[in-house]
Amino acid sequence: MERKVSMKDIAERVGVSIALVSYVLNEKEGRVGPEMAQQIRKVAQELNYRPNLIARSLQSGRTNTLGLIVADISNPFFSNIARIIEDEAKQYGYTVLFGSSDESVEKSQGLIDTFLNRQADALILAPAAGTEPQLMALKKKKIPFVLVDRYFPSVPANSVRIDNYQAAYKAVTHLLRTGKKRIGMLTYDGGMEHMQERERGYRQALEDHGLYQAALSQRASYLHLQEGVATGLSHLLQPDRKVDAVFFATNSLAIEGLKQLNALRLKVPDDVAVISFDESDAFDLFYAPVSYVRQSLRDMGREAVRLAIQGVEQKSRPQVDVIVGADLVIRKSCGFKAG
Amino acid sequence: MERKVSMKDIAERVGVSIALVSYVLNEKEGRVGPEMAQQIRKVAQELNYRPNLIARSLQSGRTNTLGLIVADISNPFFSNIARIIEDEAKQYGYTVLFGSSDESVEKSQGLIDTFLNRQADALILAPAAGTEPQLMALKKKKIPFVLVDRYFPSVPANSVRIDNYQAAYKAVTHLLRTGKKRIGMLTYDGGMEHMQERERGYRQALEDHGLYQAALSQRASYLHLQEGVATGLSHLLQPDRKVDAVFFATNSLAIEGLKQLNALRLKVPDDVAVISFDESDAFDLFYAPVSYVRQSLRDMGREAVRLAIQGVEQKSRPQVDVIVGADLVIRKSCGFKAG
DNA sequence: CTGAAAGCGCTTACAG
DNA sequence: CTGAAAGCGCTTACAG
Repeated sequence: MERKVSMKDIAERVGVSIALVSYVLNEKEGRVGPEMAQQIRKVAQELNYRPNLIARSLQSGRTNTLGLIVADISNPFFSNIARIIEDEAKQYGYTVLFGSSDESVEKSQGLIDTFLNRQADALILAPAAGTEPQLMALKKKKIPFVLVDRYFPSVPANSVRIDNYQAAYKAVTHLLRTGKKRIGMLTYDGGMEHMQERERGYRQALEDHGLYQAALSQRASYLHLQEGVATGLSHLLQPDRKVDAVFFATNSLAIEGLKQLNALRLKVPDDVAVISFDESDAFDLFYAPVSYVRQSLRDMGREAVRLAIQGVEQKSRPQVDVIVGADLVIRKSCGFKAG
Repeated sequence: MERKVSMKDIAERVGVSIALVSYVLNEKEGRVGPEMAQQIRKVAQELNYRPNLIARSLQSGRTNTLGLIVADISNPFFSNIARIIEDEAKQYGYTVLFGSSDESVEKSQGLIDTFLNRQADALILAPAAGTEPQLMALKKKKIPFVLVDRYFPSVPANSVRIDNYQAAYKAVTHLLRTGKKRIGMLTYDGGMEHMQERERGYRQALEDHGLYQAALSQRASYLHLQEGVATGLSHLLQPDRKVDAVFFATNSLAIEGLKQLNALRLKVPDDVAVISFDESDAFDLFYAPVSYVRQSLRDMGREAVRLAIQGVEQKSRPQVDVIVGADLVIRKSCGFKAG
């Protein structure tokens, strides 16, 4: 009961070659009579044989493993995607290795190296800012990979994401329709394209109403979220530019922002209306349930897995950008419609 | 650039045996002169050699992989632990495979099989109810594993958890001190030991004040959370037994419960005081920030990894139960102290 | 001190 | 139709 049972054990017990055992257990028909096949299966069962997938992988060059790299698996946005990716990968017989980059270029490289050394068949990543060269290297090595949520215009690659510009435009337009005039935005610095697109949507919506002011767009850094939000909010709440609404570019920014608004005893939506990206239990439970842009995480996860596995199974497929749906969930945090 | 570069490529280029390349790259000294070692390392670098860890694993019987099985990776409690486990595992040179059991015995078995076929060196699991036989099978196969959060008194096994009885006792005692007399509890059915311990602590605290009533302890099922909470709460809020406080056994129960209390327009803490287990952003943002039992997830994750890897590296170590810390975080949802 | 050979557990192309 | 052999990419015990 100590050593694991291998095909060799079955072969010896039955008195055939290891190769034959392999054929039978992998159901390559025609190699052996049905009674012998029966016998081999029976002994495999008796010995409680479990295939060693590592050995198979060494042979086949495939591990049926996907490497998933996100900013932080403990962030609900990513853990929700991870869950969907897990389920979808299982459908295809794949297992998922995961890692958190903390938006660090070095950690991202470390995770990529680890996953490649472990022969992951493909990678799914929400890449950190500045990791373009890492993605180019993957392309050069012909490792299939898919970007989720984020992407780089300079790196042609499969990606699955929403139309961030449109989603932001719609969110801000909704605020305008409720009568807000001085709408601030809080986003992440770092220059990631999806953040820029959200800013662009925000800006365009305001410009279309002649209400855009650059000073109302503030950025916080991922590593110093609390301070960044504090600085940004205090800027937006200065008497001379006091905003009547804030558009948060992610759920983390919104949650931190709402905590600080609470601390400042500002009421949502009367003192400040709020709209955000992404979902959160905290949004639902907030005294003024928070309106948000809901990205279809299910579609995002599913498409990412599908593209990743297609990349594994059919080399050199054309590059695809899948744009999944996003809709506005409007609740009390925006106030009521003016018209 | 197509095929991956192997030790063979380096060996050919340098004109030595593959074995020698292996020795040098693994820094087994004394096998070769320093100039030859230098040369091999240089060529490895030039060819951008990456070791194939699959091959090494087949040889060594070790994959440096941990399998993590939780109820649902998208539940913040588990994704927070997963993040800590990820970081800690990385310290030891291990990578983590994860899977969600959805509290299903079948899915749990499927994940265990998958991870063992992939030769995970050890498993860390928050086991679902009814998986005792699966754990016994792991023991029989001498696969190192560690239970986190949950455990079975009938299955001797390494575990890392808090003292659920004590934590619940303290939480309920706090409610009593604030003057609550009719304290209900909402927990999961399924009979998991950690849930029972929380109920036991709740019961003992009330009995110590002569206030225990079995009818005030309600259970919901994991699969029908919303209905279960609705039924439980409506029971607790019947006019004849109307509770003045509810103790929720997990954050999921509490979040669902608070949503329903909101829908019923009941005010926390004036109509009903609330205390829960586990953390949540939603607790922080709730208009009456929710008091909770904070389990030390950091210690839990760290100890789990430590025990798992010790199990891999030193077979047949004694069984250990690590009890990590838990403390009460008291905020407005309990109301103010009476005395 | 060094090199060649065996072997980890499988799969499959290739002789008979 | 079947069996034996080679090989996936490494590591290491074993001869020289």
